Amino acid sequence: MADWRADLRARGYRLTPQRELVLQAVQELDHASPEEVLTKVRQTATGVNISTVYRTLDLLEKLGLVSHTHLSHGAPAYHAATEPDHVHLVCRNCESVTEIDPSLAAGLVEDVAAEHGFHTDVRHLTLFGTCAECS
Amino acid sequence: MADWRADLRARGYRLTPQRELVLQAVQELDHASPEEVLTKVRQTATGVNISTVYRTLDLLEKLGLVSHTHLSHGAPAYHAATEPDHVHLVCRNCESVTEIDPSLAAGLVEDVAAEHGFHTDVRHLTLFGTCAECS
DNA sequence: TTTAGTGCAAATTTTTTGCAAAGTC
DNA sequence: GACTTTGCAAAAAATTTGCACTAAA
Repeated sequence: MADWRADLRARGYRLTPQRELVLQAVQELDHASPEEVLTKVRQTATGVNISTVYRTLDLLEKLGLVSHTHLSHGAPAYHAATEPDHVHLVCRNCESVTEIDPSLAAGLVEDVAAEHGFHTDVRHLTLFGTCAECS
Repeated sequence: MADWRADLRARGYRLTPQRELVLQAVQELDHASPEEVLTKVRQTATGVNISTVYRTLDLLEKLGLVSHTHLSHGAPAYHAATEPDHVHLVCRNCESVTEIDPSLAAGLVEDVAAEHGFHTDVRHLTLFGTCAECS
């Protein structure tokens, strides 16, 4: 949570109600598409525009306050950086999404760093497959 | 490669030139978006339509002949099931895509299976992060 | 001949952009 | 007051759909 507002200003951006609203919505929703964020925001405030949501999500991501993954076909899913990191398991059969501890991926992340010099962002890691119920 | 044509018919589908062309294009292109598949197909045949490409890719995926991942923001990337399995490393900075050996992920895949009963499709596994050059 | 598949054009859905007005610092 | 940011409406992508026509079996 630190002081993102100060960081925002320090980088020459301005603190607007829209930005606070969008960030708050992402934090409350967990795995929300831009459209869902808009809906959430509009429960509190009126007149916020979809293009502002897109622009704000981009900005918040640049600031490291939110990140996104592709969980389903199509719409990206945003989540707040304040949540504990986790890896996603997406079942392609029943569409369920499970969050698991990222430590399971530690070995892979290390190997990839060692062998390919690649730095993995674990928050974007999603495994597609079949869940226990659908096997 | 087996005999997908026979399998196709056995399931009540028909073998059309478009289907052969789309499959061939995916096999030759490696990581192609529907739009790119269309372009490739049109180098050989004329008049194939984009909606046919979409419908065919869906069908081929259902048959297990191709699969898709989201490598970049936006368009899905299709590849043929005949290629060797591999995991993707996508650099969010320079947009480069590297293919690595899936054995690196074996540990993770096993752990996830053991602890969560989840069967991972390694072909859809993509790691986002920063590549060696961009670190 | 029967039924699936294709082309085409229009409709959707999702995201981006230009620009004047409004808001932040 | 200077310079960002927003809202709005229109543009651009990316997909999907309805339907008459064509073609595979």
